[in-house]
Amino acid sequence: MPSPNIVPPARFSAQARLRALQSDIMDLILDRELEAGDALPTENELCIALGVGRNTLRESLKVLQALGVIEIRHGFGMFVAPSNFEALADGLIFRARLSLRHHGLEALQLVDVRQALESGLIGSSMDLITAEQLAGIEESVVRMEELAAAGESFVDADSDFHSRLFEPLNNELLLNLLGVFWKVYRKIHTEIGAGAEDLAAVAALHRNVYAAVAAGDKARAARELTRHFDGIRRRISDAVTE
Amino acid sequence: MPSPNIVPPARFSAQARLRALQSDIMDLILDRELEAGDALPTENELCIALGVGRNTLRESLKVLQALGVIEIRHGFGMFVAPSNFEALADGLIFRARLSLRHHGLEALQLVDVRQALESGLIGSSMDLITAEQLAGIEESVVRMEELAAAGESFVDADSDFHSRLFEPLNNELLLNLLGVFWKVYRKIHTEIGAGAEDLAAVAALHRNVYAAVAAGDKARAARELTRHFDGIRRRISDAVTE
DNA sequence: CCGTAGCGGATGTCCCATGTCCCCTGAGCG
DNA sequence: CGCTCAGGGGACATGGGACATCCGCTACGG
Repeated sequence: MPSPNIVPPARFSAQARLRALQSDIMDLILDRELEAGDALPTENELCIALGVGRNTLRESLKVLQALGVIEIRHGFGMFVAPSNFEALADGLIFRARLSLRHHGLEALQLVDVRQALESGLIGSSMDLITAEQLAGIEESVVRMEELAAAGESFVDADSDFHSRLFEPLNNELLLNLLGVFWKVYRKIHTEIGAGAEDLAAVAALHRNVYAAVAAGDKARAARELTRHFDGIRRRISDAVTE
Repeated sequence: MPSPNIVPPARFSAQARLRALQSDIMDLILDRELEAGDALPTENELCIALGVGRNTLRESLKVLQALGVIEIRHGFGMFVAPSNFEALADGLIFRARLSLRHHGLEALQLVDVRQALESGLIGSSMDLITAEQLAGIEESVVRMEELAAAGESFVDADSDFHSRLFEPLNNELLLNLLGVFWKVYRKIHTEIGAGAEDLAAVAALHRNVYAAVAAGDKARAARELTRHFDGIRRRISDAVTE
């Protein structure tokens, strides 16, 4: 190597170096007090600033993009991204699909976690819910019932329902997490065959939840949610054991 | 180009292509029925199989590594990885640190989610807990008390405590998630200045939780956990508003 | 005044060369 | 016969360069 570069000595595992590089980039963002939406330096500037080659840098950059830390716009630049959990979803979907080949363990665990979150937080959410938000929830239920009557699947309406249920908490992290779980479940759902389910029954379960929320009965709401999840769990078990 | 390659026409956004490539790799793993620990084809083979250049492929590979889907061992090969949420932690840590510059909103949301999980699942965990596991929990408490008496911080013992609390559930996803939250909190903790906290008081809170668990009093255990989280929340708020 | 073609800059993709690391193997030794 | 360790070969890591592609901006022309 022509230049007396300082890289060679401190050689840890490659993985550690990559992580260190990612950390350096994140630290650089924090040091420069960049906010969501602000532009990062160009790739070349970062190469120089961090003392690594473009390929190496780009690998880290792509990871940060996947992690939802930065957003890369082809031909324009790189920016600090708003929250984004897409990547987590992809990882979990993979895990879940892998586990479905055996006993569906991870898929069931995911339902458990989701149940704990939803059943555990429905009470707090009900404390803060507004009439408007309540109306939005009922709208989702109505849409589900209409689609069920027409014999069509209603994944979007179902997703909306759960999002709106916890909108009052104003907790973006929670909504993101639930969104991820939802996305994973949706994928699993199509994988294990969606045909067998009873659309009308699912819609009815959701209406029960809505009724409990509207009545302000926290315990019942949590109970109805639990029943809903029991159904999901059973469907996964059936699909795996068959 | 000599070969009538099919790549050029279908040109979507770069981001979409990268995601598609990641999906292709994951599908390839699933198609070949690879299990955790199995080796993937070499980089060159994947280049050919997927029809992309090595750098492009490597960017996707690094993302999958960060997502915990694969494990890359320098000089040996690539393997399907066991569950791993390190990446998520890094992303969340970044978000949390970014938010601490403002109102610490994301950090507080994270505590809310963690509280919902722990308070919501402590009951189920207590249903399954064995005497052995209970002893392990007490051991963690004792260690915390000893360290507190010595005036030393006890992050590891604290982490152990919470892990063991939910070990009986045998839910790896949950333990991973809690581990992530813990890691983020730990980072935040050092960032907002750890000195101000009352070690003995924190240790005492943990002993209260243990006592409730040992007594089999689910409601009290959930209540004590909630008190613990209230303390964390207050500490974050104090650090931000100062 | 407005639409559009062209320009500059930034990212996307790819190849090649070389460095580095790890597992495996087999020769040598006790 | 079994163990140790040096070497080989395969695979990943890193860096640099070239070219393609895309985006936003601007200046030209109607």
